[in-house]
Amino acid sequence: MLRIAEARHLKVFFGAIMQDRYDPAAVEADAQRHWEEQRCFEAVEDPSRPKYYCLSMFPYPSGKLHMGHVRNYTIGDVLARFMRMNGHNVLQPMGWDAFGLPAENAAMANGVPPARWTYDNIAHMKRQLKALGFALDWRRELATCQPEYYRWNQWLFLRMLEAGIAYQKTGVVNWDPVDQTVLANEQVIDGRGWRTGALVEKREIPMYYLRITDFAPDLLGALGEMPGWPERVRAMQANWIGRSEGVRIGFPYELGAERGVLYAFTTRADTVMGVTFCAVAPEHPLAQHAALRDPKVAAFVESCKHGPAIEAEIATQEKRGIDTGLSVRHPLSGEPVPVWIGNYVLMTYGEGAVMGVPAHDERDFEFAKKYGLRIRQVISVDGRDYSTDAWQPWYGEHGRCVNSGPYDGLDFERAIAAVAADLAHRGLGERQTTWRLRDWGISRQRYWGCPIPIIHCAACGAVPVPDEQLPVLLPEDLVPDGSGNPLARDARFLACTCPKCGAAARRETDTMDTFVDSSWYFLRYACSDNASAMLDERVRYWLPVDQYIGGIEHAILHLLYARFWTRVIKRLGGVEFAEPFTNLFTQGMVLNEVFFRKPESGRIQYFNPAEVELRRDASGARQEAVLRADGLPVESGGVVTMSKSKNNGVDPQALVDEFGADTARLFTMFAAPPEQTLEWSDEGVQGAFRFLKRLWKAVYDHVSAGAVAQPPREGLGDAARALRRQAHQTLAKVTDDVGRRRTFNTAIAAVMELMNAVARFEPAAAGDRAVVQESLEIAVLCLSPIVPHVTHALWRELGHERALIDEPWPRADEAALSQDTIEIVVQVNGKLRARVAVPAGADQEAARAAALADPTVRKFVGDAVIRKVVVVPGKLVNVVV
RNA sequence: GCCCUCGUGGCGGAAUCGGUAGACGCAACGGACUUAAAAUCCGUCGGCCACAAGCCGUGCCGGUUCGAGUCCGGCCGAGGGCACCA
Repeated sequence: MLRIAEARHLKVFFGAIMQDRYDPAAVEADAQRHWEEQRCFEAVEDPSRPKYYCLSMFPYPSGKLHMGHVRNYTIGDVLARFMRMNGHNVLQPMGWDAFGLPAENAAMANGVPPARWTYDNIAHMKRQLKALGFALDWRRELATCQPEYYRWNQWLFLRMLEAGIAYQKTGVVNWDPVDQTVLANEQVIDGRGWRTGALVEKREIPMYYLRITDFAPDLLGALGEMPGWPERVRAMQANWIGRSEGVRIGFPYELGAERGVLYAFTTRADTVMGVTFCAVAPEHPLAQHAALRDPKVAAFVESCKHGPAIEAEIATQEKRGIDTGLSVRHPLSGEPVPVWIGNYVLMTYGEGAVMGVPAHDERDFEFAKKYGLRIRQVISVDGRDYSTDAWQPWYGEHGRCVNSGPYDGLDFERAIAAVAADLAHRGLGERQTTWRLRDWGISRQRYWGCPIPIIHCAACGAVPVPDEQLPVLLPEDLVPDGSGNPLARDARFLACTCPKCGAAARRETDTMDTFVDSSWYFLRYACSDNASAMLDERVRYWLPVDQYIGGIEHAILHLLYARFWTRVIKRLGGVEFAEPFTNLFTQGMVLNEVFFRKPESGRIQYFNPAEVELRRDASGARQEAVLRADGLPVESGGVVTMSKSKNNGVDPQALVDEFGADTARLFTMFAAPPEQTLEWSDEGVQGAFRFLKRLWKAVYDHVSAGAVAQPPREGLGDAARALRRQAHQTLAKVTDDVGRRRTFNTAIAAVMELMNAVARFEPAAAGDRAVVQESLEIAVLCLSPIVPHVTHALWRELGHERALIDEPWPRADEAALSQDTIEIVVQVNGKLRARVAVPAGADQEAARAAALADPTVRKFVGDAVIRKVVVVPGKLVNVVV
């Protein structure tokens, strides 16, 4: 302990006396320099220590960090630092989801190649991440637009082709006829191209698909064994995969000399005797066949191509149909059944055809009423009366079969079993499980993405690029102009020779969906420096990811694709596990209030909340909001997600510049539990900053009074013992809140309470200052994962030579937690009436006696007979009269 | 339409396994310091009541329990996901 005193003396000697003012800029630069010089966050494989792979979803390099990033990465950083202090070998990497459409849009706007824009953004955002002090291993940084990364997309794609997991078929895209280009769904606005305003067409082109549907049963089944994932996310994925059990039913037909069977999937095979028509999708072969015979049918099929592109609009568009004039035979009754084309029938689900049972399906009912088709009741429920006048909800319920010949009287389950058996006997159907999930089309007619490694040869067709020719390099100097994919006009890129026959050939210009890039990057962090293999043995050490943190908006696509790719790699022998993320944490979004004015004519004008002043009444309630510039009122549009369009964003950089990274980190962790939405509050930021200033001052005041040599000893006074107890209670609570509950807000609140107690405590006796020293050390250690810079500085000031980053997480001292007497509350008939002090070890009888002796309790009990006394040891007594 | 969350002071939120409702912070109000402002410090802060005592109070109605913000049933409201899925 003398060493501490000496060290302090030396510091004084060299003039490095503690600043009385908290200066975040200096403190943060110093701490970051230390971590950098000591290479604190470079993770090295070490089988002797438990590993902890802590991963936050990597950002798209859009230009600068937004508040959502700050929140996401702070949560990850708190966990990484906490686990590190708890003895884990922590890996926390970072990279860039660097391909994608925004780069092409920026390129068009500025005339700069997407590569240049992307790399500039990465450089800027990397500086911002460093300024926030995240404990990242930057040696493992990767960007998905680098050939060193995307070559393995191409390599694995070729393996998938070999394994039959990747395949080619025609797919429907949104086609802009003016720009001669394919549009992403979000580029189609009200059925028109976003740039040209031209009516968008649906066009069929050859595309590559990944057979994710092969993995659907496993992707769904495994959800039941993922306790580390939020229930909500698992429910959303299950919903998306959409398993549906039913029966495939065949309707035989003859078209001239050709005999065929029209198959339809149904979950209501019990209603099969109520079929009065069949409806097929406009793209169905039978519809195509009918269109050749009848120009009116052809016109109808053509009109369906111009339907809306957005799924929500498809769902609400009017049901339309046309009779093909063809008919099929009912597989069980043999009756003829007319075939219609319906714009509500999806080619991509089931068989692209439905059996029409108007009596018991609401859509079929509506369709039949519109086109005058027969409605035949075949299900009865509780003997209720059926009428074809209007649809009633019970028509769709399960019941017993009627008017169904051999099936009459059967309930839902039995009827389906009987129908399936009869169909199987005739070779016209069987039980079938259908999935909502479709195969993943990965072809994008875009420039800024990973080239699909295929060569088109006039003689040999589509030929895979040989492994030794990988990567297929994407030229980085092209500037798209909106009229199609610039790769398709780039002779250097296009020209190649066929690997099979050696003839001149043409390179595939489609690129991969950017979701491919993000489906395996978490594996690559383990070995991002390996130039000769996609993965190596280090993956075995680090993976799977112990904790994944990201936004709920990725609950379905990204997380499902990542689970799928991991399974593919497992099947191909690359990894041994199927689930990439053991624990998933979905953080809430960052919200802010929206302020606007709506002129009588013209567009709504949005004002940033920083330009708006809130006026309050004497009780503190909001009166009105006015614009600072002119003092006139503005309207509030409520509290919503921060966005550019609503002008309600807060720039993290401005926050860091004014208050420092620690204040930004503290506020985002304190304002709300991390899973819930976080409402922005400038006053709240001030409050966080104020707390750090108070923390600094508390340490300053303590240190200025001289060094404390000895640890807290026996013989402390009541007040000192109480403070010491609270310090250790706080430590225990923070350990649980951060380590188990992940409620950083309550952990911070507990430390605030401790600091309030320290401020109230007046050291008097000899050992008192040692208790203050210990309390401050506990506060600093507890806060260090959240505000690592200021605590780094304060730890030094408290006399420690070893840097805070290397300190182990402390354990609460059981002796400090013990107390002689405890307070228990006393209820009479469940209502709080008194508090009494009892010895800590008091038994139930003693607690009961103490409660009944209390004068207030006696007053409330009065002359009544005590019927029962409930005693909760150490907590509460309830007297029931 | 189906599925999933969530409703607690003026505000963000706390109450972890059914046991003290409102921790912590913000705002507001009163005071100290200051020529003044900022910063800082002290105090008040769910409602009724002059105070105390007491009563009421966690969206609404009911239930279970000695005891319900917490569990169960029904309703109302907000948010999110899926959505012509046969």
